[in-house]
Amino acid sequence: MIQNLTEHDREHLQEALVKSGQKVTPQREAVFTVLLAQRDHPTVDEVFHRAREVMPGLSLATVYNCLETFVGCGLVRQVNHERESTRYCPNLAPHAHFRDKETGRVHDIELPSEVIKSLRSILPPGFDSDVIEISFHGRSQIKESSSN
Amino acid sequence: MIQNLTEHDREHLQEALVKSGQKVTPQREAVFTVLLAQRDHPTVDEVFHRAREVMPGLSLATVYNCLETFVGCGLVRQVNHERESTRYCPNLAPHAHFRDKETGRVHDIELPSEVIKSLRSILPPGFDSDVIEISFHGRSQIKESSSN
DNA sequence: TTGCGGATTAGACTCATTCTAACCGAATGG
DNA sequence: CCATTCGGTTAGAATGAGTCTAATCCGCAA
Repeated sequence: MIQNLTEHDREHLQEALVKSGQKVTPQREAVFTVLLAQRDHPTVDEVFHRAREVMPGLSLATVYNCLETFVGCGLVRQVNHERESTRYCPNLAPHAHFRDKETGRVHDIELPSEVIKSLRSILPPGFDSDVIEISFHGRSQIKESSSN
Repeated sequence: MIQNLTEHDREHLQEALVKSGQKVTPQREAVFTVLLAQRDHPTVDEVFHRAREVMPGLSLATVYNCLETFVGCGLVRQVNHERESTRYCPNLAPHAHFRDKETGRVHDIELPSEVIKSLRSILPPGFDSDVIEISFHGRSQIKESSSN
């Protein structure tokens, strides 16, 4: 279930927020806790329902706000697949995503730096990219949901 | 402007449609023509307005239908960036997309097969992918719109 | 204690996309 | 020939993720 943040995670949250001039609030802690508790790339709606169990008054708008804030200060990444609802991912290491056709589940795929380099090298001169998104789409036999 | 399809392109359209049990219609020809005339990854709405100039009665729903049909029979690709409206691309060669932060314009980036191979190789056993999407996000000095 | 500013909230709104139900027109077959 | 069928087209309604708005809340500083 949803336990509290570890001291370490709480500091991580606090540092990132303060560094970009924002406050730690109970709502932000709750949302961040939900993200760390189950690393299954939840949608906003899923985060909303999970966080509500622990903070019943929480509103959907606030969940949108919190997640946007976290993206803004680099705490989490957005994951988009086709036009489905946006999912959120607290894994900060560079990685690709694999979306299972059958279950809809999203898995993180480690991305070695030499692969990133070879990708960057295919850009013709005049192109300068700071974000590269890579997503695979297919089938997998892996069924575990990679909770924390 | 929008000229007619070449004999070659018309055959390409006809073959793909017939092969998947569907008909060539004036609307489909118009939409396909628009896609080939200006390869700037238009949105549905842009396709709609361009096609209307040549076929005023055309409806938006039909444009959606045509594009979906084309995707289904492998004539065009969908391009999604974040949650912006879907764009369409008649370039069938494997390629990545580069989205210019400033202009919003999308450029095709050639994708050498060894890069594809190295990407496929980072998938752990148990993962089998048929589609890989790669998109860069950044700035470019290239201003031409790569029309046909 | 008052006032300020950021955060939160409910609900209205937007807008891309999908759905629905009616209609059209070419091909089929009686 | 005419009726039927069936894929395609159409306008407009419905959906739903996400955004906006205006009111309220709350901690802190004057």
